[in-house]
Amino acid sequence: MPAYWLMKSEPDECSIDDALAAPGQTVPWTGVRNYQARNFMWKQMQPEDGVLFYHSSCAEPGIYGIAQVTGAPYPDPTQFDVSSKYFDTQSKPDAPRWWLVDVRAVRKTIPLLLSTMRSDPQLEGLLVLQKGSRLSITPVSPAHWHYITTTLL
DNA sequence: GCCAACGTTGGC
DNA sequence: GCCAACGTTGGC
Repeated sequence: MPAYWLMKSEPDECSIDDALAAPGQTVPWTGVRNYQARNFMWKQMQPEDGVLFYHSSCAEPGIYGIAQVTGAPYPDPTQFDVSSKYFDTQSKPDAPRWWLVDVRAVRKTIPLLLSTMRSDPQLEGLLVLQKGSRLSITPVSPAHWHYITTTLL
């Protein structure tokens, strides 16, 4: 049984277009520095899990594409890179603190804006719609996934 | 730029 | 283990 996720990315850093243009249409999901989000990638994600590609911190936040998890989790290389803004002095190579998965962009979709999702009663309970939700990776129920991908996108 | 909500840190 | 202070996220 595949699981489904919503993953936020700042389009200035990596948009759905950037992901589609990457080699293999695949990008490493670097920079997650929240334990809950890390644990989803490290402990729960499986290859071929479905991903709603969400643009955050931009003019029109919302879902802009569909992607999927590829491969097994591995340590985020940016945590050991002193020149990276994600460098973590506390993390040691023999005990990495931050893990990630690779994400392959499948296709760009019509924008499904946050404002649109908020006004759709069928999406009640979607975690990204919760007040004050800041978590950059959230699980999506199969029912919500199917409704979003087959009816809204 | 503002600020509410949340996560983390560290003193006690 | 509590909780105040602080830093960050992210929509608006």
